Amino acid sequence: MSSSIKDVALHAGVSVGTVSNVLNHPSRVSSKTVKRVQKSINELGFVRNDAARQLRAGESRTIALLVFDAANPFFTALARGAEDAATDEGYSVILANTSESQEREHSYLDLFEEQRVRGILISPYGDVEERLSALKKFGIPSVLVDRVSENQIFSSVSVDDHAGGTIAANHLLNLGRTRIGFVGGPLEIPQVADRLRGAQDALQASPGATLTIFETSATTVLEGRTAGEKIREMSPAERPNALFAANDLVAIGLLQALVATGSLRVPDDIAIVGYDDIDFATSAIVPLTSIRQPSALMGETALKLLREEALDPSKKPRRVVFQPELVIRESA
Amino acid sequence: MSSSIKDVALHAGVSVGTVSNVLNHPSRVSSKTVKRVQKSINELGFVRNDAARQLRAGESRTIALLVFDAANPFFTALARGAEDAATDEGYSVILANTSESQEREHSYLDLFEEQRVRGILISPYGDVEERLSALKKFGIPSVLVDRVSENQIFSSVSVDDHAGGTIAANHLLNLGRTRIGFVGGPLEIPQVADRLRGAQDALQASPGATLTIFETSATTVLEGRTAGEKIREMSPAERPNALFAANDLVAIGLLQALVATGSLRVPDDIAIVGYDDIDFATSAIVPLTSIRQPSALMGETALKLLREEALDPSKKPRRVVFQPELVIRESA
DNA sequence: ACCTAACTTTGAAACGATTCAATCTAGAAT
DNA sequence: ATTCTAGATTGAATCGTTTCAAAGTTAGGT
Repeated sequence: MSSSIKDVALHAGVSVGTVSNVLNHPSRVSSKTVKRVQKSINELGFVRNDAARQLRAGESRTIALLVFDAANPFFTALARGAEDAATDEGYSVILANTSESQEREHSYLDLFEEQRVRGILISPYGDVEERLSALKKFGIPSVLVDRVSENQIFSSVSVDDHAGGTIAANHLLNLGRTRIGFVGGPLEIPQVADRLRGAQDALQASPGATLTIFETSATTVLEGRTAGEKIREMSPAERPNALFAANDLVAIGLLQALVATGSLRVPDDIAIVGYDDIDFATSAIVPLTSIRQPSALMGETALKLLREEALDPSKKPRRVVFQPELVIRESA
Repeated sequence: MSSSIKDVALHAGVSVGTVSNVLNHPSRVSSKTVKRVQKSINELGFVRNDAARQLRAGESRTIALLVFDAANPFFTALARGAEDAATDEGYSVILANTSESQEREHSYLDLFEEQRVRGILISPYGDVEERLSALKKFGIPSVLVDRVSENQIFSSVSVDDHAGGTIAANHLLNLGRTRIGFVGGPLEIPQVADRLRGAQDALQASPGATLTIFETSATTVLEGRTAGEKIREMSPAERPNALFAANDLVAIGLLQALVATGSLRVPDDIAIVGYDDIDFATSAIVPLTSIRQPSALMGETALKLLREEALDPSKKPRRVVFQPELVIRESA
């Protein structure tokens, strides 16, 4: 069915060692032999068995990217950046989707450990630092993306979510809004928590303003819509006149509930600020004011940090923090 | 660094064969021994080396999903369906993104071949049927998603794109539109070509109507916007009064160029129909009329077909074709 | 003609699991 | 007490590479 290096050696009339050298160190082999072996490889349709290679060589050429919501354009943009950088370095990236499930997160980490991947890029959902520490001892480095390492054990690439929250809240306050609502969740997700805290800190400075939290069970369009429906039904007096959404998906869900039904005007009745500035923000029913993160650049940077760590495991972890940026459109 | 099955055997005072049996056929081992071995496994932190396992056992537990645009929500929804089904069957899905590059498509196929994945789910970008045939001979089955096999060699899960095109065009014709534009490309992509042909066939039946093609180099938001800008500059007389976009991303780009600038009204001046009915269609600046495909179901079905094929390679390829569905919103 | 140094090539020993025929229990049946 | 049987355990062979010390080859210098 599939021919081995031995078959190639036989066919080309050389030893297996030579075939392996043609594959991995062509310079050690005379060009005449290289050519002959190449020919045999083609004629036999030989394809190197990566399992055997990895077993003996002990190192894999694939790195894993584990995110908790592959449907979020922010992550696909990030993945794209990482992939491009990986291709340049000769690595392949495989992507896995946790789907906001701790169980899946663990089982993918198990899989990657069994597969001895070269490294892991992870945007953690659950509490995995301990697990990742074990992996590191085991020889598999990881880099956190979109989240910093609590104990400074891992390199990370993130955006200053606290600053982002502050920027968003200040923008709403500057527009004269005082009853602000925060929509997103679960609040255990650090990205969400930090954005919220950033907003709360901004509110501190404005005595008259209040902040209400509308916690959702996930940061998805659907959850945003559900929250929006609840907000829509509130009495005008207690209803917020501005909303800060934990991400653009939630913001879009809010728009669907508030605007699409014609019940409220954005930004007149309620101003909305999103987060991530995904491609679709521009073309939302009301073009979305949002906080931009350099997603592709983050992916690229994460891959570079991972490579550094793979080359030298004793290297001190580095923490790269990008600054978010306010993009003003029509929703606020 | 990492302990092997031999270390475990030593630690537990049994033979390597027994440890392997504990791992793979616990029923063959007395429960007392199982317990003792498990304990050693935990104490040593043993993790099975998948490369070695795969080398000897000859079969992998991962299946690959290769799509040409992982940023397209249609594909992420499809991936989600496939993943869920895979998890149920005990497989893991790894996702790879071709990024509309034939070169990458080939290099990922090479990678999967070297890795001897259990099977491939692919939404092909370039012409890969020959390559896939070789893989099949090699023992790696594939199932085409969102595209049918030209020569019936592969199982496939697709949607009747021709019908979808016809439905879209008929809807526009029923609205009384006569100067219809088709926006999308490259036309070599079968999905695009079929949708176009479906529209053309619908036009045949309406003598007065014309169809103009605006070919793009990719089916992305950006390309849609570029096309939209061109259309915006056309004189009212020659400008189409209806557009059929190859997918929702393109349609959203069109909306950005036509509506967001305030120059034209949708659907009054130009009606727009998209394709895929992605989540964002509902919340577009003008909620998008679109052609819906059962994306998650498609992924799930594809995985099932793949499993059938993996179990019995001689099985006749099956072709599953879903019917698309018109979802009317405001853009047309 | 002989020595040396620089290339080439060889082939056996790993890598870490699974498999399976062979051996070893221990208890049941005679 | 002996035989039988089914279940438990062993350990060597194997999967397809890479690695590396050793052996073989070539050509240049004397």
